[in-house]
Amino acid sequence: MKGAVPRLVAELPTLPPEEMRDGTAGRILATGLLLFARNGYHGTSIRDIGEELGLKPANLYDHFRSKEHLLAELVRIGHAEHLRAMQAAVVRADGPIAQLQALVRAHVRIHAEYAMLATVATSEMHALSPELVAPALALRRQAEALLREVVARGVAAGVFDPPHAWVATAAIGGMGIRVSFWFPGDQGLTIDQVADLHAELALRMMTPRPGAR
Amino acid sequence: MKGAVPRLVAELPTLPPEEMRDGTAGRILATGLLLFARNGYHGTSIRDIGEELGLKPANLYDHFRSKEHLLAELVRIGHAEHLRAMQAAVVRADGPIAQLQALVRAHVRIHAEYAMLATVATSEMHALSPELVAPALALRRQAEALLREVVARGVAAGVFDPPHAWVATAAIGGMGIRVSFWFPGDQGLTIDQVADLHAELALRMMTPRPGAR
DNA sequence: GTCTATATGTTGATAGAC
DNA sequence: GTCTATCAACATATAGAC
Repeated sequence: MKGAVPRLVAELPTLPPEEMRDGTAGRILATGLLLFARNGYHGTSIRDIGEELGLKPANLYDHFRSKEHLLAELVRIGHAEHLRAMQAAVVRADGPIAQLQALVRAHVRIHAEYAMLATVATSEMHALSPELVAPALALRRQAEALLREVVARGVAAGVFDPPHAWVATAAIGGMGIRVSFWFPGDQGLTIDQVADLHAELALRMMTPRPGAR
Repeated sequence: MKGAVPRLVAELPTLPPEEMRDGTAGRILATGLLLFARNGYHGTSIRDIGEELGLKPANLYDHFRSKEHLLAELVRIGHAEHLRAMQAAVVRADGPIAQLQALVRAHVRIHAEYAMLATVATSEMHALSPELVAPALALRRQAEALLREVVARGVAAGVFDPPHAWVATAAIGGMGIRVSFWFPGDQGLTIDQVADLHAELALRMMTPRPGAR
């Protein structure tokens, strides 16, 4: 038996419109996302995916070269969408404070709006072989660099004063990643509210407490 | 192929001394931990575990009732050790500030020192059936309650002013959970340093920025 | 405690008809 | 595009000898 405690709260396999495909390929993509998010890559068989769609296992191979290629495509889409949102965020903002706010909002928004995609992209990428994971990995490094650079600029400008820039950046990334598991939760929070709250928390991390040694 | 990008940086399947077992059972426990942490529960076969130990698959069933029971034991141990550390932390500290510091330190310490155990406990618990996950789930709820109560007490006392108590608590939990994936990292940080840094970040989350609306 | 041997089901993937 | 049929490998688990 599997799935006693759900891995994530989200129930819909939302995909970015610009990455969605027509017809059966698109339905396989969405169903693979749903099942990989719930049960993991190794916990999902191509038969599971087929049954969910009323298809036979063999049909999958008319649209994707292998089960691993299906996962690779989802992982790539997730990282591409994440980087796209992060890049758009920095461009639109001026100065370290506004840029950090924008980056954290974008980071959290992606993890809330595309909770399943984000879960699969980060939690299942380790199931991929070196060749198939490479594109996503390159995108991931760029997104991380974006966040590190904004923090570094803020520190250099004397606007940010984190106790440790690298750890603070990891913490900001980590709390955002976690959102994809609990959102929407039972607090009645919208995506924008969660994004704004995390942006505020991130800014506080950059600001010394009065009276702290 | 699997494991192109490692799921976590830690390489040793450390178990709490008081939960360790003698002889073959203990070696199976440690090896199960190692492989479940690296490749996931569904990505690991009992043959993989046997081969790593120079044993035949059948031997596992002399020590554990099933593969799932082996995972359940690891998940239970992880959550038990986590709660134990959290409880010891609150007891030793006085007042919301010291208690939050102590809790976050304990939370992060567990995720750094027992990185594989923490990874398996949180990332693989969803593979367990309702009966087998129940004990760990109960422990998890207690640990979460501990953190929420300390934050609530700090807010009630006027010492903490988070933008949103529930989200801030989730964020503190999330950044700690992430530590088990990247620690020890390449920054040359000790467990104590990472723990202290996260405690400081958590306290900052509770403290309004000067001039913020 | 560990072994051999095996039962029984499921896996990812392919070939070829319609 | 979808189907049936099938393969070879692998899965978890058990029985019983040493």
